[in-house]
Amino acid sequence: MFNIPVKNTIASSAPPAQDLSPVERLSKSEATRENILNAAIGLFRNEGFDETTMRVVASEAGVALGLAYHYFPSKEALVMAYYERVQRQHRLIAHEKLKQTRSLRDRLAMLFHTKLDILKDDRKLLGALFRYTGSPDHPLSFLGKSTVSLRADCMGLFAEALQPERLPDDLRELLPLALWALHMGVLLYFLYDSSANLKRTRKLVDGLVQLVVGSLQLVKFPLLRPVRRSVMGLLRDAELLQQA
Amino acid sequence: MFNIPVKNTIASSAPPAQDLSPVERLSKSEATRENILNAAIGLFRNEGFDETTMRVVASEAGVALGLAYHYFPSKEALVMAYYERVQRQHRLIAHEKLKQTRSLRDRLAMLFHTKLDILKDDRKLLGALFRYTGSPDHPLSFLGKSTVSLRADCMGLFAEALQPERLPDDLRELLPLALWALHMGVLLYFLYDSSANLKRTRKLVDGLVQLVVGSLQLVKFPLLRPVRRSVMGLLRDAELLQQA
DNA sequence: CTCCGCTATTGAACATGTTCAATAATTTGC
DNA sequence: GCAAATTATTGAACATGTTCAATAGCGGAG
Repeated sequence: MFNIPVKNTIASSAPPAQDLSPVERLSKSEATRENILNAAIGLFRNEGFDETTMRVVASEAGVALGLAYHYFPSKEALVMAYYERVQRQHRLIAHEKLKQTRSLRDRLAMLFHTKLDILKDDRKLLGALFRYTGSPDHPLSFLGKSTVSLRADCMGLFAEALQPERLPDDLRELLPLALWALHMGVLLYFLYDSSANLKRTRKLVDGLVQLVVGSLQLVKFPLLRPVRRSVMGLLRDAELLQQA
Repeated sequence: MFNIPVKNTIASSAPPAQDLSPVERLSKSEATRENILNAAIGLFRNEGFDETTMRVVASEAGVALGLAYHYFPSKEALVMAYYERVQRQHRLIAHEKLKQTRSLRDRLAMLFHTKLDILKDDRKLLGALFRYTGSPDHPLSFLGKSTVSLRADCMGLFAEALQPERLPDDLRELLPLALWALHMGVLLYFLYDSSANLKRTRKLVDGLVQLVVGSLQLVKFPLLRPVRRSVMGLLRDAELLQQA
């Protein structure tokens, strides 16, 4: 008869949650969700993904185990939520900086480097994202159907960086995808890079960007149009690009 | 006092294991190992990797759960053992066929297609191999230290296919790595290919091989030597190629 | 032959991701 | 306001990968 849960007296007195708009009414639930996510990210970052148990995540967030699963369908879903944050943050930063950057080379380098800035201490988190690469139907496969919007987001940034350039249509369609793929490769390289301060990855990025911009001059050359056509055809047949 | 295990009377009478060479003395243990591996592969193939429990693998192999872990450090290790078989099989087949194939294009296409032939029904197995892509230190990461030999094996086949070609040294060093990477990409594509009989993957392979052989003519062009040099430098700095 | 040490083998115990039925809290319709 | 519906929250139960101490079998040294 004593275990009757007391309606939180002190805690709830701060924001009385009286008459809030529907949007803000969601925010209590949202807050719990954020709470759990933050606890998870911190633990993953410090202890590693596999080393962190869901029980510890829940207890760190001050909630019951089951509640974590109410908000996130799986442990990996926490990492995906983290990555969605990363992507949002990247878009905000990059979108701003794109306006201030003159040359294509600088814009591309900026896109890569800012992403690395965001991720630099979170190798342990990022690694878990690759876990479902080989499972096409898993909702967390970063190549699968359910993650189109994340890819589109990233490709959108590259498209934006290419916007001011004079480019044939086919390249304008192809390049965002190619750059997204390159960017995934860089992230993978980053995961395996043990040099201090990501020195190697940074250098690789600069080299790659240089190479891309340089090759672009070549590839734009009208004489190579037929080659581009056959590449585009190949990718369309493979459904890696939309049908024309 | 009644549970004394009886020394197998019937079973052991078949091969009396009398005087076998040390090599063949291993074979009893080897047989158990193969037994477990075969059971696992069959179950993975039919039921899927996640759907198959280690308990079922053990019982299908007629051994105790613990014994599976005596021979294989983890569930995924079973998949890696499977892939080692695949690689060995591929080498045997491909090595033979390489002798009979005249053009580079046919040799490359053969390498890709025979690999697909071996793997065609084993998507569910292959998918699990990608699970540790993002974990550099995991022994089963197919990009990690412990799997060099598997990669070297595959690259060796590509090197063999390139052997008869007239090629500048830098390309001879670069191409096996590049083709290995391409081949990993094709495997990934294959995992996501839902077309009947891998039609799409097959077509992609043919297109890619065509493209590779075509570009090779261009890239060999002495005028492009400096471009190649800068690419090689980039890859060496990134330690994706051995230091010169 | 007998003891010793090594390998093979067992199965119970453990850790942890996940599920789920039950309870509390809150919102909504009247 | 109150009842009903909806949502948030709990924690015990479950499933399964993994570990480990104990046992059995076997091959060789003496």
